[in-house]
Amino acid sequence: MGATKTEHFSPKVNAIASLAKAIGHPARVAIIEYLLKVNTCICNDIVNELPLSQPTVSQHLKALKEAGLIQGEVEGNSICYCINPKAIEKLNNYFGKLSAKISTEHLNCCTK
Amino acid sequence: MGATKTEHFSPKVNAIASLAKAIGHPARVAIIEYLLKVNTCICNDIVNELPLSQPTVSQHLKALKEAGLIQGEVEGNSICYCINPKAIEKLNNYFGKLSAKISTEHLNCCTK
DNA sequence: ATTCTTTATCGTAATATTGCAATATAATTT
DNA sequence: AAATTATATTGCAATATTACGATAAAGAAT
Repeated sequence: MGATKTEHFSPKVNAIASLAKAIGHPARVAIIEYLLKVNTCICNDIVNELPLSQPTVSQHLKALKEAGLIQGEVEGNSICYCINPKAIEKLNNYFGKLSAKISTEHLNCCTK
Repeated sequence: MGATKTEHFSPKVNAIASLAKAIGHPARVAIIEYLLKVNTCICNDIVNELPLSQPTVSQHLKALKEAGLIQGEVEGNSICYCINPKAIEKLNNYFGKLSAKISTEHLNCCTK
């Protein structure tokens, strides 16, 4: 026991969970915010920006990359990381749909 | 070491991370989808719907509740759980803003 | 009152995540 | 080629999460 039973859930559900999980850490939210703010991206900037060691930041960047939320490109001796718009769009789409569903079909219980 | 350094990040960043983290598990995505689908909510339905034991489902429900994503109300001898529209709205808002920012200021690197 | 139903909690094992120091790698500069 | 710079990987300790059997709690039905 202990391991998530991903295989029992649909690919769609797993896809959303995996994106959300990647964002589910403040350091990784901060990284995304920073990439968006500077609108250009070299990892060392991020290390300086975060209250975490270089290896830890590298690890978080890896997690974001594996989830498809950011992309990295070798650029000289540093690496250019930036947001993958498609991943954010997927999340935006998903929560947009949830929101729409909720506001149209107002729930028939828990009426508080 | 091992514990997330939440205290080093802004409340806003922590709030998003905590919501995303709660959704970051397929069982919890499935729970939300189910609550939305049936548009009414008794936990036992959810247990039957998921490939997980009752205690595990209960644990996931607790996680969702603590994150503010669902609400529960005692209803006879069962509990009526349902989505908290405000939490979904927060996420929708956040990713909407990210998406908008990305599409307007197109990134000046990683141009692939 | 006893039994049934529904949900929560406890205890515990398996696994995953977080964080960092040390080290490795690889391009850049000197 | 040595030193520097930027990033990744390894190894490991601390902590958190996931899952479930057993059990508890609490209202409902008999």
